[in-house]
Amino acid sequence: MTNLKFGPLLKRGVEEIVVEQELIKLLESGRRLRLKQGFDPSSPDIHLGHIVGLRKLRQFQELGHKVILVVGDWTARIGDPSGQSATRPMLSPQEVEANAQTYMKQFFKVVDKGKTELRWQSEWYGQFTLDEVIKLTSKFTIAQLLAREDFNKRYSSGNPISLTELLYPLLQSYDSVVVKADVEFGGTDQKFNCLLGRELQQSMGQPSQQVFLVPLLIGTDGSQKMSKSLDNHIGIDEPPQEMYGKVMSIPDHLITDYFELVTDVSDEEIVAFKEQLNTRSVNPMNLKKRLAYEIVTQFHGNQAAVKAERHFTKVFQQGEIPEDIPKYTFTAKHAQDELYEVDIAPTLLQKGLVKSNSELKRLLAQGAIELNGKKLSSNITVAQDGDILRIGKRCFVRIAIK
RNA sequence: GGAGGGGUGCCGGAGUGGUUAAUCGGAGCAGUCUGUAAAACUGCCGCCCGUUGGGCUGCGUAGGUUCGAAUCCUACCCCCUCCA
Repeated sequence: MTNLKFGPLLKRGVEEIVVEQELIKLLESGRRLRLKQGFDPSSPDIHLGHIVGLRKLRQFQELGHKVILVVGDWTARIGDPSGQSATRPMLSPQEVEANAQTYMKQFFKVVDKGKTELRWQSEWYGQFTLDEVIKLTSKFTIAQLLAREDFNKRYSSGNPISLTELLYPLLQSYDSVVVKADVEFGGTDQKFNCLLGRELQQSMGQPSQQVFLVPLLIGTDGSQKMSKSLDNHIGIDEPPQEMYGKVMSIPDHLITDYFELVTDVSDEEIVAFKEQLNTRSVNPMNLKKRLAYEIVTQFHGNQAAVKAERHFTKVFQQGEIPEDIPKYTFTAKHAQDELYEVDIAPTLLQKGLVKSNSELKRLLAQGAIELNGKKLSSNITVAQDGDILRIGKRCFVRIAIK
């Protein structure tokens, strides 16, 4: 039974709360809660998938609670073992520092910096002695760790698990002890680690933290969780047009999830959207345009969103030429009046618009290259200053003859 | 210390002497279509050139056998599992 007062806070965009009643008690106590959120500065970019949790943090902050951001400069070295077992290269302290800065810049686009306490793991792990490592490891058993699904899978299917990976959940748990977390936030894939934190806190004489798990956002491919390594992500630092376009490319069935998890659009409206989609009384594209607009506005402001929308309509719906086109210089071979014979290959290669000569040939063969709207069949062509070259569906170049 | 398994293109994963630039799936790209950069369908997907063709590089590394090797041999490097 959810307390009415905290209904939306504890319901929308929430997968699971352990233990919900305990959390409600904490909220009702009027105490300023310490909300722990950890991140590994191994890959610094925040995408929409992360936003789900960050928005929750923000909501808690608005009720006066405090976020403790734990920079996992030590766990980053191990790499979160969830998912693949690829061993990551060790990061240098400089890289970690740079990544952390990039991350935080993005983090504070959503979370209120003034109500956040920043902690680095190195504050405590920097001085950690073997003695303490032994004490920490003695609190856990192998069986306990093998209870974690991905460890279990890997173990029983004969795949390797390194000792350091096993250590990962322990470090994360101990963070909770150090920062005296009341609540730990994470995606559902963090459940095990967070629960372990509860046990460690208890065995070290602290009240157990509550665990607040948000759903994993499905990526633009429509099937797997959003993640940078799967390349199905929408980064919050991406330029407005890119962001808008990527949102438009999500499969239709994700539309309402996205509204629910990463926008402020009201529940009532979302219910209406669902109804409209079910009865096919709305073109999904229009809902997606609204979604894209909401999302771009959140990170780039209203103006940029309007502009991105216009760009989309113009270029992709009406097949017109966009407003801002980069100008590149092409070298002419022969000139006759205002017409020049030009080989477009060198410039395109040099600017990286085309990966290789072979690729250019392929694109030409596939009719993917247009000059002023006319398909080209050869990289040698006749052009004029100011002509527009289109490569594929997204890339436009204005020609400057030299 | 012992026994065994394995390293293939962006990823996964076939292939155990020639017809293999390497089956297949995913990702990516392009085209068609469309109400969208959705879906669907088709094609492309190492590099280079004189492109219905030709050349080069390529299956952990280095050699070797052979007319011919990802496939066989030798050495080396790396990874994993099991027993102790």
